[in-house]
Amino acid sequence: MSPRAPRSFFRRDPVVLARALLGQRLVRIADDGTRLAGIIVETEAYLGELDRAAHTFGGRRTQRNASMWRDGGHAYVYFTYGMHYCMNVVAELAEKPTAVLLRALEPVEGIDAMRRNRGAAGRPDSHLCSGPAKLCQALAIDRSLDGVDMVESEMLFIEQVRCRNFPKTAIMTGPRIGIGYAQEWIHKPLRFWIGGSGHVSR
DNA sequence: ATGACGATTTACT
DNA sequence: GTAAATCGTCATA
Repeated sequence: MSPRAPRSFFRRDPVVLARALLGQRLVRIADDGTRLAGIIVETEAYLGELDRAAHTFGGRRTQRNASMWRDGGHAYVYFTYGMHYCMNVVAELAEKPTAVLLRALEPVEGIDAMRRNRGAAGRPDSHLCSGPAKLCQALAIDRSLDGVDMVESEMLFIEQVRCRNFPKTAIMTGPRIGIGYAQEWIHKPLRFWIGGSGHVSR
């Protein structure tokens, strides 16, 4: 049983956290007790008030994005496109609204339940969590988990994998997806993934 | 009160 | 590659 990531793991620069989260295990205990888990293989960093792509750009603070303003280690789950949820891991300290979007997982526990949650009978594992909304659907993550403190929660947390089985050189970078409105921030290399994973998005 | 818009996914041409 | 699905959220009034 791996140790849970402590507060200090999350209270870091979002770019550092985005890279550190690769290879770690996201765990969701479903309402019926089923353990759903996957290794994080793709992330994006959102840099807060200066970042045009971030929900907190310009210091925007609303009911929707309130969780981004909380202490590192909280979950920020939002609803978009009228039908999808996406999940972020909040970085740094309270009142510093930066976060890391989880874009893809390699499923490792509760795969049958994930396939059921996704309505993806007969489809390969690589289709279950290969996108930010797909992984939320697979792990039954919705707005009821917005604002959860992952350092304390029994429903949603990160287990630290001590020996990540990929070299640092395997971390690839590229522009973030779906932020065409973000002007000069569009091309910044703030997306990170494990090269050759087979479980990344697209 | 209203209108425009998504940090997406899926199916179809 | 293009388009539809679908509605909470937020800025404007």
